[in-house]
Amino acid sequence: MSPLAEAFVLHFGEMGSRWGINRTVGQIYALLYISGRPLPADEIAETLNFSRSNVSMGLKELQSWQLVKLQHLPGDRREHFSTPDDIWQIVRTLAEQRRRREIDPTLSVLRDLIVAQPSNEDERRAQDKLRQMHDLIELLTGWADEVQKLDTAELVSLLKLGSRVVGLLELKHRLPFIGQKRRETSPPEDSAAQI
Amino acid sequence: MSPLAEAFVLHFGEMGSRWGINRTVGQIYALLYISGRPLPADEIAETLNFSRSNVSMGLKELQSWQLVKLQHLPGDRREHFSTPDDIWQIVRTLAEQRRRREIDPTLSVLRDLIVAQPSNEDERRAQDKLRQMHDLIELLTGWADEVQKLDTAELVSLLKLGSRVVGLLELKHRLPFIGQKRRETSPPEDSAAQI
DNA sequence: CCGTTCTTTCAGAAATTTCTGAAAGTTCAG
DNA sequence: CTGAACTTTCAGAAATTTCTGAAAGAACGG
Repeated sequence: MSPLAEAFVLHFGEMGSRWGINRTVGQIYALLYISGRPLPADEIAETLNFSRSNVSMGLKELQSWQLVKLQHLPGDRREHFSTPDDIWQIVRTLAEQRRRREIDPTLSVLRDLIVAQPSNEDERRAQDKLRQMHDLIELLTGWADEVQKLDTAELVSLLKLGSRVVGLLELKHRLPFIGQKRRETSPPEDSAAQI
Repeated sequence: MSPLAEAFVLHFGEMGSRWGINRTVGQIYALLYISGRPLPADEIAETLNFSRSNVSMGLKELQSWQLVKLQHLPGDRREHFSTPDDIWQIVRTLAEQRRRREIDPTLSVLRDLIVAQPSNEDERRAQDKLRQMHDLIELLTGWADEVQKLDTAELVSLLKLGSRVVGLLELKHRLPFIGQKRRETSPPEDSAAQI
């Protein structure tokens, strides 16, 4: 492994462990990403100096997150693993999986606690705080859902626009039709150009 | 502690550990949040059944993240800790801190690796993948920076709008002035209403 | 200045997580 | 079928993280 790849793999492993992913799994993923070609488990084990069984565990974990693809290369019986070529796809998968595993269960817990009958003033106030958290998470995930639907080019434009989109927001209040779903028809170019 | 608060604290502790925060620290934070009043360390220790020293460690950690505020209550020598009342403030702090501790160092590593002279075709290709990751992270954090500047009301509008903002985006290409910073003057109401 | 109350530090214990080798399981070419 | 090549499982070893009690340190009222 080139020093470049090695530095990346090591850093990624450290970062993984700060985000609740174990170092080994992080390194395996980083290696697959940087290699850019499908690798068999034994090659991963050799490169990273992990036991073959450790790599097997790590790949199993990554598969359960749907972060790696398993494939067979012609003339080789071994299973090969790779990451998507498109890094945006990786981000989408990560977001989707974290949501399914952590956000949704949390929302469910919060909802259960919020609907319970409060038995005193203190509980009523506590429920109010839970409701605030629930609403915030729901707002964020609702937004994330919407954004997931966009194709990459649209998403990038949106991100580049950043907070300047707020300027558009003011406009929206005077242009009610824009706020509706995603309209099928555009207003005639010329009339728009009048503004 | 009410069963409601307890359920929340326990869940939050579990979630914390999936996000690289230790369970104890997660529980302490959850307790402070749900209590909604400043608590002294010994009361936290008693409520959560942790040793006093463990709580001290946890609070130190939370302080280093700037997630809790230390304050003194009149007539009590003990230090009391609390979370911000505004949950959006909590989100902002979290985003800011994670960025400072994890994102920025990662960008720095990626940049270092990208500028190095590739010694062969494989390294050149690897650098390209690193550049893709770098650009993606930079785009996302740049967006986050912009969004951090918004006040909560603006941010909420933006989130509620979700992907429908893309409709506005198309419009933007025909309304170049909107894309500039944040304009000082609005176009006349009437002409906008024509569309 | 005490002495009391409160807080922090830290070495080692306890708990948890990660990792490994050995063995069992699976697949497939011949 | 058979056996070689490959993969998974899992019990326990190793490493890491978390947690505690004891002791030291700091703050403060009197």
